[in-house]
Amino acid sequence: MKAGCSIVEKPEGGGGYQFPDWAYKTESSPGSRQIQLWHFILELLQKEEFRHVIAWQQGEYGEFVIKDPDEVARLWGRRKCKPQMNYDKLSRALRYYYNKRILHKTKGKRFTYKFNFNKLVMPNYPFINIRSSGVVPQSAPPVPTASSRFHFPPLDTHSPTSAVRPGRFSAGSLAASGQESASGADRKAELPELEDSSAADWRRGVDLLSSSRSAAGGGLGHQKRKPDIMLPLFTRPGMYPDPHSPFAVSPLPGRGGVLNVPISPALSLTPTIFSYSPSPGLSPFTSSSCFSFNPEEMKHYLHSQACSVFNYHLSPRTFPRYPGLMVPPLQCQVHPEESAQFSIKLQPPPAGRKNRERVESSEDSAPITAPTVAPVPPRIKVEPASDKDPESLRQLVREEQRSHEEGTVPSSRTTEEEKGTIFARPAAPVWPSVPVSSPSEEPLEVTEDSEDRPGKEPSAPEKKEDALMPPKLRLKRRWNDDPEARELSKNGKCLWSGSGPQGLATAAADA
DNA sequence: GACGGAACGT
DNA sequence: ACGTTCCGTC
Repeated sequence: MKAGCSIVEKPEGGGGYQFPDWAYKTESSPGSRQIQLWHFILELLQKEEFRHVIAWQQGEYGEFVIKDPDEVARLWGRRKCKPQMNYDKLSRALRYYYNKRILHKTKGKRFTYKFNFNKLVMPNYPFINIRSSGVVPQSAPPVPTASSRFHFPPLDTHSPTSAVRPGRFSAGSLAASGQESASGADRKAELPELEDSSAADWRRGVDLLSSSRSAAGGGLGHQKRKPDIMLPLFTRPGMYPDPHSPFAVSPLPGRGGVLNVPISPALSLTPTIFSYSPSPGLSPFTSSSCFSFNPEEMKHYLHSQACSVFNYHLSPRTFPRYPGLMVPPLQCQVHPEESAQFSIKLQPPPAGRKNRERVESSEDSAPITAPTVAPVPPRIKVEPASDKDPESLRQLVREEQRSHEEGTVPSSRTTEEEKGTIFARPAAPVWPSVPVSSPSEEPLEVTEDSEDRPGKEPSAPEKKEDALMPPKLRLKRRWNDDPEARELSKNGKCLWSGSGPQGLATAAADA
């Protein structure tokens, strides 16, 4: 293993941002189990120290500029233990995000990219601390307006201990997503600067993210669950302790975090008062005793989901499957089945060069001879015409949507409203000089989490499901509940435990 | 510089 | 899945 490579940027005891451990779990890093580039980018983006290297572009939601490509590449390379990393490679990786709709290029502007935040948004389990805590974006991307509405109360940072305060960071979170399956086919078709608002696009993007989850079965489909992308949502201003980090008070001691995603521009407009939590697997339900489930919460949750549909043009599929629950205001009932079924966009595998090359190589001697050989498969990306969504719902959504466009706050917003406009247009936090304590430049890095997983009962979601589940299965599940949960957490932990907290401190030296 | 195909690694 | 590495093309 490249254990020794754990680079790492220091965890920064006090000044650093701390994140919930789930941010580092598998869920957040599909596949490789390691940090994903976009996480990393966000991470850098949120650190004052790297402002000269990469920073949000003023005036554009989610847009950022890589001021020092080489440096960013270097940092990335270090993080990934890829000394050979360079901007060219990094940018390739970035380009892959285009199709995934995580990012897109700002044409005409060098080294400038833009996050498609709204496409990443995935409502998850908002039951957490919903009403009591508010989270405010800290290092948020610039927002057009200048109204600095947010005030950040003094931070009570020091709680590096294991004091767990789930509620705190639960509100803002970002989990990776399995995304994918998106055919990026249409990408080229999109307008150069097609905004995130392209509803269709939008929906699609979200669907991607959500479909897997819903299909997974309300967060229960063990093991094979795709990670979800979640962006931090701030609920109510004024509650957040640290002007710079929504996760400042994370229970996880000293951990540079990745997922402390600066609120997305898109989200910044989000009126939601619900907070989001990590993917199901890491959901508080299973990991923390601080979360409890209750019908009311569930209702809220659902409601929020519904709102999301309206607000973000999310596909109905976004709804988890809680058929029994009603979403009053929207009365869009989502059938479990419906939400479960979604079509997949086909994308024929690339023609592959193997054949071609094989032929070539076998004929090197005769260079130009005959390419006559390979009938290059058409590179056509097939995309089912219909998006097979529950039309009805879709319709609803569309309509609603029409009424209140993107930035507008849906009426269902509830309580938030009174505060009025709070979310209308959050101003870009003008991070003043930040005494983030560390002069050190290595931000990130993760220290290992401590077993903050008191084998909590996977209660809430499961219960819900239980009700809908055949007795037999139900039993079985019950039976396995705990063990599984334990197992899961173990796994997650294992992933990152390569060298423990200490190993992390290494990299700092680099600079 | 930006893009994207292809092969390969984990 | 998510890059990393190369590379040809624009």
